[in-house]
Amino acid sequence: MSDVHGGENLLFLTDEQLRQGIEAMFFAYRGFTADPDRILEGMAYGRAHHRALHFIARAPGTTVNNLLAILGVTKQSLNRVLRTLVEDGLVESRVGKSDKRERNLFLTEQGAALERKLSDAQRSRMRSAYRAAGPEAVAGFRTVLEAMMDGEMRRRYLRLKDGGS
Amino acid sequence: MSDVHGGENLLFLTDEQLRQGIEAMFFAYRGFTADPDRILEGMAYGRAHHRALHFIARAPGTTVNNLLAILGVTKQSLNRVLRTLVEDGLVESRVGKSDKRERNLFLTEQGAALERKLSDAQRSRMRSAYRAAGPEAVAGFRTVLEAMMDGEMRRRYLRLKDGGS
DNA sequence: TTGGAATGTCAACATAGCTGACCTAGACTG
DNA sequence: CAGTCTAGGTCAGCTATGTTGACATTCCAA
Repeated sequence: MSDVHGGENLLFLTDEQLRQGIEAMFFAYRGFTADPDRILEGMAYGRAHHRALHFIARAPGTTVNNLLAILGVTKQSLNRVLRTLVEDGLVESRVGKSDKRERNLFLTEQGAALERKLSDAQRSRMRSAYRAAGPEAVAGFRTVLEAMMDGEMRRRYLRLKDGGS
Repeated sequence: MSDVHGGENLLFLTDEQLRQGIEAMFFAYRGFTADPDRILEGMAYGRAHHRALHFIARAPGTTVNNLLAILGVTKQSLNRVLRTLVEDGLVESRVGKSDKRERNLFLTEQGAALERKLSDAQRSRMRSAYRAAGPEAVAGFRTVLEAMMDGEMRRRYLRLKDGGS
């Protein structure tokens, strides 16, 4: 092992370091969701609605099945969320063109407006954190997060990332 | 602004980059909790029990109030979790020595065993991610996470980190 | 053309948050 | 010492979001 890369003391892999990473992840995720949660509270919506809006905004026309796989919940659970969003006029569900079993999902103007509001709040915190940490830290942050995903989720993430820029 | 630090193009702060960060956080958190969740499922315990065990292991003798503040839930919610853990003999609740209103919480041998099992699973994934990403990425990861926490949570996190190493 | 597979919906239930009200025991203070 | 505050526990009931099971519709292939 070289002294520079392979041979570093690996101090960052001690159990204590790993546990600090775990706790950092826990506390940071709370911050990460805090702002949208605050906006949603009292609106009869929750985090699940936010997630649905986010990914429909990200991939307009996506199907229920697709969304299911991304969110990792059962279709029954997603369906309840989707139903309220459709009833409230935030999401439009169109019968699939080629396959009529499918439903293609779109945000209405109103849905897009709420999504933007939530997204702005979350991005704003992200931006502060990124700015405070600097570009190199951000690159490291992304690298570690990608390595932490399950294989299937990583594939979905990368597909979204590359397909959506 | 200098060309080196203040004057970089700030590409990492574009909305698209920020949104990728948001999605990375979402997918990574799923991986982060997946292994303990798998162990817990079918045990009549959930993520809430895991969190309680973790922080009791981290700070043995902690009080209910303390745990409440760290976990950010109501006492009613925590109490339900704590009660089952005490009933099942995983956690011991001793009347406070100096202030008898307080309860000091400790893991029993059995509780410590389960905590270790959950913790090992979570650390193992963390270790793989850290190893794959390398020490510099890990440092950046931690920096961004700390910047993402709410002020109060960051204080708690740092207190745990510095007091507990 | 018919039977299986895929897509989505409805109903019922479990878990884990939450608020609000109220209790005991112990600590503190005028 | 009386009154008040604090730590913790409990009961009742609500909400959000997950689960499984049963079912309808649609598509496709034998």
